[in-house]
Amino acid sequence: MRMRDVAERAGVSTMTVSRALNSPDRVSPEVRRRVEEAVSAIGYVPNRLAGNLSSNRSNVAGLVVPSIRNTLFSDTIQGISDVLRRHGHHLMVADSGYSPAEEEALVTAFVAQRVAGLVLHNTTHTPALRALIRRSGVPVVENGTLTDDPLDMVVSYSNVDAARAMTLHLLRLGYRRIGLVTLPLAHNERSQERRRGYSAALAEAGLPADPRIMLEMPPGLPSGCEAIVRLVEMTPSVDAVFFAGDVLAVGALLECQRRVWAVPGRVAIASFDDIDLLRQLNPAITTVRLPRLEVGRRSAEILLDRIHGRSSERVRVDLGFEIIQRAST
Amino acid sequence: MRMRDVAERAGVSTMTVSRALNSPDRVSPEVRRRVEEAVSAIGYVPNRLAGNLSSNRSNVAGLVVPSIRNTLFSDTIQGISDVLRRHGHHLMVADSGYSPAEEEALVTAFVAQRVAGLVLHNTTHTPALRALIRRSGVPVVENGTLTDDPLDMVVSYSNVDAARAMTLHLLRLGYRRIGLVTLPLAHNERSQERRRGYSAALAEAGLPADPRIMLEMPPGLPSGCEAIVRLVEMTPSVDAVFFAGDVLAVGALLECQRRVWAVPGRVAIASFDDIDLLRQLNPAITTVRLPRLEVGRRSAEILLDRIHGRSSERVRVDLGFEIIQRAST
DNA sequence: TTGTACGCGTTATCAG
DNA sequence: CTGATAACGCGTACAA
Repeated sequence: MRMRDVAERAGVSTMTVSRALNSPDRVSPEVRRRVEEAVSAIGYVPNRLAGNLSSNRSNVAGLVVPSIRNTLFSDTIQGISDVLRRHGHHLMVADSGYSPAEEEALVTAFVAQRVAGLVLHNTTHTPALRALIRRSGVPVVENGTLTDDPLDMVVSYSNVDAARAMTLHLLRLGYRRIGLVTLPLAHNERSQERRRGYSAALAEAGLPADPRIMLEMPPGLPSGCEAIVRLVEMTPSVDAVFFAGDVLAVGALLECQRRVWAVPGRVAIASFDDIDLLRQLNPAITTVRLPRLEVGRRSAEILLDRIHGRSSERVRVDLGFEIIQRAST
Repeated sequence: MRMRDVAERAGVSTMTVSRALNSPDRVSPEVRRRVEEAVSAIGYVPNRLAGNLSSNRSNVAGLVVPSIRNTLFSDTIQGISDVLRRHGHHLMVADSGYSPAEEEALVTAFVAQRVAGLVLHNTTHTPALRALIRRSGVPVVENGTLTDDPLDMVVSYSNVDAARAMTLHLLRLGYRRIGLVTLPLAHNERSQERRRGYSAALAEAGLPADPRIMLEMPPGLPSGCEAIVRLVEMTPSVDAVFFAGDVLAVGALLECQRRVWAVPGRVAIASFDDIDLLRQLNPAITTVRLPRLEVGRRSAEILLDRIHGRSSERVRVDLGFEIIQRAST
């Protein structure tokens, strides 16, 4: 079923079919009707591969996230996907497993597919990746953090500011010995920046940053359980813990309930990223609300602006965050 | 940067470059070396669009899920994505919002991109979609449930059997008045089938299915809270509730804790799908473990088999399930 | 408003 | 083992 078959059935040239489909205004109503009739009669579905090759355009964007399984990225993916589809584009999704080398391989594959644009969650890249992006000229939006050295465009919030704000919030509430739990810092600039924000806040308050109460834990609920126990038992003076990633805070709270440690009486708990569950637990957990869906939407929007030549700036969008004070602190 | 540029630099024809890249064995070592040198010298990235058009093949598969945001699909997406990438393929993901009409539009778009294969989560489709699949001949794997009327191939578990097994399990434990909470039945054959399984188990036990204790609720934690309250307060004889979807059971358990209703003393709680959280709560929640990651992997594998012509059967894979008995029942 | 000729970048085919 | 030639299915540019 090629365009040619439609053309023959409608008694016109393929060029007219192409126009009837892509810019119906530029074709007479009569011809348009005949083409539409022929299309549905033979069930013609255009070949976008051929179209894209010929027009040297593409209606597909690529996305690389560190982990598809991680719930945190779902909202962003949804935001990107929604906006793209509203504009007739599609999304190819891939998973780097937090590896810059894998990211490079994936982006190379996307460039080979001649995607119209890229969204990358990570902001630390291999030199080869940076070179490839420069040579190929694909528009790129980075998402993970408001990096100082963007490849191109950035849409995010500041992990440093958010972690600093939460730490200052805890200090303002009167907590003095605040532990920090992050995901492993290697290959994860979000965790690194959150730690920087935490340290900055302590410094502003004239408090020392004590490495003994700064933990790195793998993602997952059990990590949160383990972390809170280690912190409270090894350093009993800890009066609050800031869990700057994943569902660690939930695990910690559940563990406190099991051990009948009062929250926030014995130890206060704060989290990062407002997942549904935090509001439902007892006590509800104080957290930083991040604009994840909006990050996805805006990323797609500025990507489309660039793709359609409506903009050529290297935009940098800071979508901010919000501290949500709840019963756990 | 076209293949032609590489060819000129290496002093060979484009055909030789193509072979050196796609089947290195079929060119002399010397030529292979020269081509590789030229490729990296000019930073050549092949154009798969052109390649796919010419060879009439594709290295992209399409996936349609009801909701990207819903965590439940993440494992499956990961499984598909992993296997595809190991074989040099990529995944385009789209979101139908539980709408058959939208699903039809998305599949049409995927067919327009000439994807090599499709994975669909839903198993109820519009007639137009079924016709399109038949005409285009794309291999399709359906995932959501072991449908009796598959488009092509199916990889799943039986929602009927799983719900029936859990209900029988509860009956065996001695519960006699078992409520059921599902997601809305419209456009969701999973929910419909789970209800069928529940009813079948009750019938086997000679118990009536009482519509007053069968609720449909929207997804989300708060739904679970509301459902358990409605069931227990309006029908006090209810001694167990089977939450056959989403995170409803978690919401219910948290609500019981708030109201100090003993679980399972006042009411037992069972869930569907073994999300991490269920094991961590207190009491841990009894549930059905579904092979979500494996569903994704196997789907990709049989799709690739078909794509590569290694198989032409209309495979039907039942990956089973497992009842996980915990403290909540 | 419609059609013709050509090219997009690659691979299949067949000849050498 | 290598190359010439002709597609693949559509859009661009220009002509009618």
